Amino acid sequence: MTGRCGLFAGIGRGDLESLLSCLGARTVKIDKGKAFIRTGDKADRFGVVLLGSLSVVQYDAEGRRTIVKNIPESDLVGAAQALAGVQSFAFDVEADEPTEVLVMRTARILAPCENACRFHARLVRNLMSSFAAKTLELNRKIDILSRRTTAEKLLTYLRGVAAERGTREFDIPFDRQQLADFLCVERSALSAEISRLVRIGSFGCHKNHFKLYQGGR
Amino acid sequence: MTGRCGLFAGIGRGDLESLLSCLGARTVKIDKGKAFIRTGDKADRFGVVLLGSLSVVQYDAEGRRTIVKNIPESDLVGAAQALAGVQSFAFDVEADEPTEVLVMRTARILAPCENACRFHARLVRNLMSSFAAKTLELNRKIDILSRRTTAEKLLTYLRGVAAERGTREFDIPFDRQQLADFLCVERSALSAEISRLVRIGSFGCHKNHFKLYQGGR
DNA sequence: GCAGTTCTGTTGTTTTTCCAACAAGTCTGT
DNA sequence: ACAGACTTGTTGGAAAAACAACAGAACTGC
Repeated sequence: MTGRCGLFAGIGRGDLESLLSCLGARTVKIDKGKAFIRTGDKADRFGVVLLGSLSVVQYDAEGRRTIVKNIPESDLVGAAQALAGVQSFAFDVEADEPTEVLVMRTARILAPCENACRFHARLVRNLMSSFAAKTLELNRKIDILSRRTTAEKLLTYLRGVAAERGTREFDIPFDRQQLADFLCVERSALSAEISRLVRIGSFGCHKNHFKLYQGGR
Repeated sequence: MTGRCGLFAGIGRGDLESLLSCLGARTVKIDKGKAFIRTGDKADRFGVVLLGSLSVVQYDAEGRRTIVKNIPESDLVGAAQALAGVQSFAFDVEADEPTEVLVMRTARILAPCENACRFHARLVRNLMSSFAAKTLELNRKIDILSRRTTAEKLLTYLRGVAAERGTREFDIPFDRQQLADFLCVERSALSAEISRLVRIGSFGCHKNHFKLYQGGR
């Protein structure tokens, strides 16, 4: 159940149970549309999505709802806030579908474990790795978003994918609208830029298959 | 020396020495302009800036140098890459001035400590907190950069500062050029937008002192 | 007080993006 | 094969940002 969640990597099935009881972890079920976290809730706990998915949403002064991001299965919820020592949450988290979340109190994570539970330390290391990976991912996104033009954002993204995959030719996991959303630009403007860049020979593109040319300019 | 560095919070002076020897940490001195990390270096270690400061730089195909970011005293260098399991660094890090860095191998951090060094666990917790805080900071920046217009970027930033300080009136730590760089927009366009927003009554502004008005629109 | 420098706001022009609308292409279920 | 839904590229006009150039204000060292 807590299967491919990196958080518990290196911790055996049997040990997991004692760890969870040591942490006082509880599983909560959230009906579709219901809130798991509300703005102002004390940030003294966080969760792992065991089943289903959540959305981080914000309501502005006029009550309009904006989806900040989605949290898929096996991702963490509120962990950055809780573990960075933020007082209270500044957003709501609602279930997209019937969802189960494993909830842990940060105090139990951070307190030196009296039982000398040896998997406790491993959990913290896993959390650290997870945040380190997140930091890299966010840095890459900032690198993209800090470019001034759509073309530069796109090229920065494509070069990053090429570097990651170690090849100049690859598929991307987005359709046009998703790519536009990811790059924070207009879909139609993105399409136009792709056409232009193909025309001037920056890269070849068929659907979501790209082939960067020499230098990638 | 390793004074107000959050990494060693909660670890006493005496314990620190044994911890550092347990970790095999070494202090290295880097002359101004010299590299601490080069592209392609194995990412099996990271550092803490004890004295001085560094710049993360990237060289493009034509050898042009771009400063990606600065790393001030007591910040971490290369930690996200090293602890997220990245193979090799994809950037150079050079000293802005004569600089001292405390270098640690990640293997020593991640390996269960044979000496049962009890401060080892604390160090990992500190690293985790540090990454969690970084995650929040980067998320906030992405929130700003994902806005389409200069005005929205600015207002998002200002509202964030107001929320953080708990007051609608505050100073910001940037001059105009620095603020423009932070928001990734043109300085003159930013100045123009500030004038316009003051004119329509979104906020008052004198130099780097801002006062958000009702609703902050 | 003054010269030189830096910071900031303003303006006009060029470039880019946004937005809306539409047409061609693709996919899906029947 | 067909209708309908969705995706993608294209285009034209409106809005915004980038860019360059400049002028006044603030600050600096002398």
